[in-house]
Amino acid sequence: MFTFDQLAGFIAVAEELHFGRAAERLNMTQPPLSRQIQKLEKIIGAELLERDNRKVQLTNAGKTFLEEARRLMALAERAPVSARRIASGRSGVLRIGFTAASGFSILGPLLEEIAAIIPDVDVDLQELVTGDQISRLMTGELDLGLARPPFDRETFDSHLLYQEALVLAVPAGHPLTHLARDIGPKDFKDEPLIMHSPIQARYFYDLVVRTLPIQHGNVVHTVSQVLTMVSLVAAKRGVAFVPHSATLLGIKGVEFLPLPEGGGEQVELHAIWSRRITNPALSRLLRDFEFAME
Amino acid sequence: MFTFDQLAGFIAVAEELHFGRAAERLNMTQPPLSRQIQKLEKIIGAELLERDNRKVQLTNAGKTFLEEARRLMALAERAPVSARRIASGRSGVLRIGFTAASGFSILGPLLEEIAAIIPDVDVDLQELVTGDQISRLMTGELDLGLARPPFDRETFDSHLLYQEALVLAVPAGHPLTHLARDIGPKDFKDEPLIMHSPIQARYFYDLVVRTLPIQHGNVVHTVSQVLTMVSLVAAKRGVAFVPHSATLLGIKGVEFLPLPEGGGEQVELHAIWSRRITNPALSRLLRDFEFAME
DNA sequence: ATCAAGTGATACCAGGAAGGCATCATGTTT
DNA sequence: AAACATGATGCCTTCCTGGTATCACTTGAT
Repeated sequence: MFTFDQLAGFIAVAEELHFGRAAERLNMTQPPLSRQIQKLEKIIGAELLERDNRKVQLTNAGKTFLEEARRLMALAERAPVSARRIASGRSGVLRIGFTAASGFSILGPLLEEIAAIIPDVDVDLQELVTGDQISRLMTGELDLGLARPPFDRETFDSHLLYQEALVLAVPAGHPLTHLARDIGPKDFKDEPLIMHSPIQARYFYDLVVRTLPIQHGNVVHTVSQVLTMVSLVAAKRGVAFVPHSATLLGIKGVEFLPLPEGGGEQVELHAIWSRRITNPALSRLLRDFEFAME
Repeated sequence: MFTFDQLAGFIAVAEELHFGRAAERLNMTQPPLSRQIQKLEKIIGAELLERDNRKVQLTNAGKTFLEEARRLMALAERAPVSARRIASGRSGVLRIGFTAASGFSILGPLLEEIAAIIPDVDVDLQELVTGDQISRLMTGELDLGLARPPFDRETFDSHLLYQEALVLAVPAGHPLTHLARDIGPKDFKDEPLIMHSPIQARYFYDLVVRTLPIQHGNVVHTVSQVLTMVSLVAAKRGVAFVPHSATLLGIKGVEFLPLPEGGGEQVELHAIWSRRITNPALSRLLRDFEFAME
């Protein structure tokens, strides 16, 4: 196999059509350059240059090999820089998981901010429930998750992104919408309830159960997606507790009622990541992100 | 600048993930290989491999550099042959990229036709996905691609070679094969589905999603090669939408069912080439080929 | 807990390749 | 014919690369 030096030598001679000047350009003397080219020609198995003791010319084979040689040199020069960029986190791929509910409010601004910090990094988005995010963060399939508690603080570092109150989603025109005062637990104790799945949406389920007296007999549907819940409310299947950002969904036929202050434990959304970071893009993001958060 | 030996060393280690075995493969001993890689990393300016005294792993930078290294080696191996061929009196080389799926049907006849038009030109074939073909067409590493939309019509001229319908591949003896009538969307709405990768096989993915109502929950595998899909179907992992030419593969244990006419948007295969042509063999081919196509 | 095995890194040495200098061979110019 | 220009060749020195032996560290078994 030939060497990059031989290629560079050949390119220089092919461009100068003069061994002496080419050697000068390469910061070497003419004799070794001559031998370099001879060796290259022997390796290729074809005459690349026609020397005439007076002038140097490219053969046809030399012309096509010159293109290949230039291409090789260009590729060889580019190859390390992309590797360097990735190693330093300025480029690469960042895989982010997010829950459906986080998409409405925080995801857009967050992505903008990420793009500002690491513009050359491709962001790969996957919608996943918290549990799936956690398992994928552990296997390294995901770099960053936008998820809800609980998660293991030993394994994961985190940053609270957002907290919001729960509101009650009711079908438009529902009697409760005409109430002059704030609604209280008694007001919906007989309402059919669309509830979070205790398995898929454990966090919401626990939060709601902890906060409010739920009559389990009232539960008419158990779902895991906020969007599904709101759609079911719009279809007058019942009422549902959803995070405040669900009001941004713009689903027709639904109204949102604030809950009494006491019943308002906040829904939290955290950015979480494994403490043993391997993706340099994430390291870089975190380093610069902490400031932006203040 | 690094050397080709270093690249070959790195590729071997990256593939074996073991210095000893890699050294054996390269017909050398392990110590110089270690130093070779160290030196390469120093030149690149980034850690490519993570050594753990027990196992070797690629870093992210290493993964991308591996691709570049393979590309460089492939280019370096091909470069001399075209020069040799020209020196030995042939008039040139035409480099054609093709997707795996296009190989079954169109490639053979096309090559015959090319041989008839430019018999003194050697054809160099490479199997590449559409995206890689496009980037190589732009760098000049490829002269002609057999690829699928989308591609930039400004940069590339093209000619529609072939279009074919999608069919549904199912395991032999599958209940759907006993259906008397044509199958419809409802028939496979509960079937586990082997889907195209939205990244690697974007064209197929978009086409299928656009054409048929896909239940994303049914997707059990995401792959990029038609052959892989058919193999998975044969292994009874699910059903898959594949182009009609896949029936020519001859994989046992798979049957192909036609889809209803309405659901049959056609899969297209184009010959594409850069508008700024430098290869004279390609110019000659295109000039005479247009007539042959009528 | 200790010992053997496996794996990558390091030390040191020998052979060879590459570059520099001097010179040659050959064709051109004056 | 003599001086010049230019690529090739001979010879020497240096540096690089690969080989052998060995180390350092981890893991798994007794």
